[in-house]
Amino acid sequence: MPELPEVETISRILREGTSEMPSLIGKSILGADVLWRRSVATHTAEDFDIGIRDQVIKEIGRRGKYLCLGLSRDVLLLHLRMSGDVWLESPEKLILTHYRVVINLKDPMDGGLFRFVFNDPRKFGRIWLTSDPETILSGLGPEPLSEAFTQVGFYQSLHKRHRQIKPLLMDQTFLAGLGNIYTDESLHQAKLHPLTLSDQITVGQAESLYDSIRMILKEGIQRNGASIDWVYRGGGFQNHFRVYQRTGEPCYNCGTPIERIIVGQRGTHFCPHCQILSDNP
DNA sequence: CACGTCACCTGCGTGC
DNA sequence: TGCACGCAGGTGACGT
Repeated sequence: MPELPEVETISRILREGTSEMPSLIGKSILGADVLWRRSVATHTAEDFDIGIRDQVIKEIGRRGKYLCLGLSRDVLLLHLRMSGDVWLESPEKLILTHYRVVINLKDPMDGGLFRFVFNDPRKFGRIWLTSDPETILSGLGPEPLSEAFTQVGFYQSLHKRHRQIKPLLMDQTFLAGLGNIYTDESLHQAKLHPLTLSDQITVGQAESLYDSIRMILKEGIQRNGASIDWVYRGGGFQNHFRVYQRTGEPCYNCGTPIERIIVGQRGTHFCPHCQILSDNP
């Protein structure tokens, strides 16, 4: 479940806790069980357990789609890819089939024990334990909700490239955090066809796209992200999709049936009436 | 540099 | 019921 709003929601929940579970902040790490070795990108299972042991979780944040846990000495980075999820639970619970990494925690105040679970059916997710997170994060493009991401800068970046807009928006080195859902939703709101070439986008269209991206991401965060199928997290944005997974259903603007095409190997949803491709070959 | 293709993985829904 | 197939919120390594 991993686009920017979902990772932001998970980050917030782990940082602030819920009525069910406390915050991760301040917990000390007793050790780690790596149940699927390839889930840990930087260490062998044994070295990961040794390296992470006795560190304390100091802070929790997000960069792009990466979840970032600041520890005493290192930073733990997690990328959930397609099916990853993380949560805190009681160590009394059963270990389930899709648990890939389990980190055992202790509250130094009251001695309470917890389990931090990395669950990932498809095994695409990765965890990095590193003293220098920039080696992994430095290639990422700007944060779409940051001050550093500006309308003017966005327009200029679009015109430095000659690419179809949808794959470009999903390129994490161009902009960090958009995936298939939020890209389709943003392009629909901006009334831009997913195949529009980036250097043919006008100033007005770029402004509209910039505003749409930020509005859609904020709406996703405000609804605690989207939960689809068996990858459920309690978000609600899936009930407010305007194009994503609405193939054949009427566009809310004009009633035209939403179409689905493949762009860059990904299912792509758009309104053929609202999102016209102006042809300039 | 842009783009296509495959690889990594499992599970779910559909249709025969 | 079984089984093949298409589909899935992502990315990285290739080849052209």
